[in-house]
Amino acid sequence: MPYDPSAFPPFAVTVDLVVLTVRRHALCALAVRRGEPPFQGRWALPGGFVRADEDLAQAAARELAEETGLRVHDPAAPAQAGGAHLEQLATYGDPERDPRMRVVSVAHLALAPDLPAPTAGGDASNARWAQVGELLRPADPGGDGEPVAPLAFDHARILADGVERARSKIEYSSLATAFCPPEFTVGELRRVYEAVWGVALDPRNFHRKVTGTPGFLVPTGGTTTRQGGRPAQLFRAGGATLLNPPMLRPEV
Amino acid sequence: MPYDPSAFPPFAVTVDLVVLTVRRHALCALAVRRGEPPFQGRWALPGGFVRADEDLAQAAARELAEETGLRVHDPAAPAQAGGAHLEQLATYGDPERDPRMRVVSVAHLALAPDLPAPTAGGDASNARWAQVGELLRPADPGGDGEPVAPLAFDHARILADGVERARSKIEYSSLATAFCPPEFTVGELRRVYEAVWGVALDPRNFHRKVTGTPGFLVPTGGTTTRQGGRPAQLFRAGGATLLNPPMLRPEV
DNA sequence: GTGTTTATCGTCAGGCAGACGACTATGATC
DNA sequence: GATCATAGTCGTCTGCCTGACGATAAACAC
Repeated sequence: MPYDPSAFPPFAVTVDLVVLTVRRHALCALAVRRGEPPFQGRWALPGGFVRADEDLAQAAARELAEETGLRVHDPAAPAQAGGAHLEQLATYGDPERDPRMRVVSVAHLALAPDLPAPTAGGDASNARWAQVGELLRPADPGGDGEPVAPLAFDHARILADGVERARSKIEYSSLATAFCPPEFTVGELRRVYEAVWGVALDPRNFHRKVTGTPGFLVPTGGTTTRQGGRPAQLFRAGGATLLNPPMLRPEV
Repeated sequence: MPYDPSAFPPFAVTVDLVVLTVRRHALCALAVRRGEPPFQGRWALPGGFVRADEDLAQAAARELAEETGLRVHDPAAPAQAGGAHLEQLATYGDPERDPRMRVVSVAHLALAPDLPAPTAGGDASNARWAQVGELLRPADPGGDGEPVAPLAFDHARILADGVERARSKIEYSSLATAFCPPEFTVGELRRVYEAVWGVALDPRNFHRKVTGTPGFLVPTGGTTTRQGGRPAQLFRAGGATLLNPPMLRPEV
């Protein structure tokens, strides 16, 4: 072949993060405002260059900690609640995706519980949680405040891919518990599913499903009334990572 | 942050291919023999550098065509039989994965029908189909011929990830038809599932499932006896890409 | 106490999968 | 040509799971 491998073109490699959480019954993603061109002033996904001695997962975990202060869970127990779940999402390498140079971005997906301090460790005015629906809205002519969309670069595409991954993955895994605090009720877990899928679920059938799946939930013995109404049992995430049979996402 | 982005470290970016097919009732992957160090003489996955003006998917499709002569299907109809399905798998960027330099490899997964010429376009002695079980065998002390394992670099890990992706994806998609010729019988499709999953399936229940799923299979009107026994109806892959409800992989 | 909210248990019908019997249509063998 | 082996196709039955939904329980607000 006439192509000379020793003259391989140099690339910059970055990690970009789709950090999802559920806030006030809505699926939200972390967005940061760009301080420099290109796309100066526009919102984007957090991310940064991979360092010379870093693995890709390490780089993603470092960026996540810098932006949110979150630690990443042991990958062997990804469903454990109370910390963040982090996994590789996909890699984006269109030659035109960054006008400055050839950048290949390895996107990662992080799922986090609702954080007390939305932007710990960063400048609050330059990082915020925004509803996924807003971030992906094509245009916002009648917006009241400053529009957060469209995102810079190809980040709308990356975010959409991350959201779709999260939506499908909570079907057949216990990953939804990554959106919950260490102890949570069945109702709180149901509201996570409802927010991520954007549908209403039957509380009785949901309760039967999650409590009937062995290893999904472990009762802690405590109860809480923080959601109002009758006291609800508290649970921790069990060891099971795969849901079999899966939780079915309602049609339409 | 003390890290200077303008001094980002340069990376080489490659695509590696997990090309799977079903040959003689066994799941096989394409392996090539390395002609240069490191790992000279060892078997590896096909792959190569991404060129300066190429998208990642383009680079993967080019490498696939160079190694197998296969064209890639329209991504909008990935299940159409008779050509190859190609999708991004994952990206591997451990700093130590290539001793020469920092290489990030964007692995892709290709599914192909059984090819008449296993290594069209390449040197036959340096490219072959090998059973996945052999390629992933930890060691082969009593091997009769030249051992094909272990693979060079981290390619065993990449191959294992690709195989797992294929195994899970045929559960809920019509991707298994990508292993089949343009026209195929229900029995041939069942043997694909059996080879990929390594299990035996009940022919009657399988037949009921695949013919009862709308849009999965379209009868062509013809029949064949190439498998012996009673003539079987021939089908093409239908437009449906997602199987709902999914094909269940037997436990154990 | 009454109403509201949320949690939890139960019932019932329909759909689907696993197990498996029965029949059909070919080629191979005697 | 009869018999056998092979593979394909159609049915039946049972058990499990889900969706729809009624009913009860236990807290808080007034």
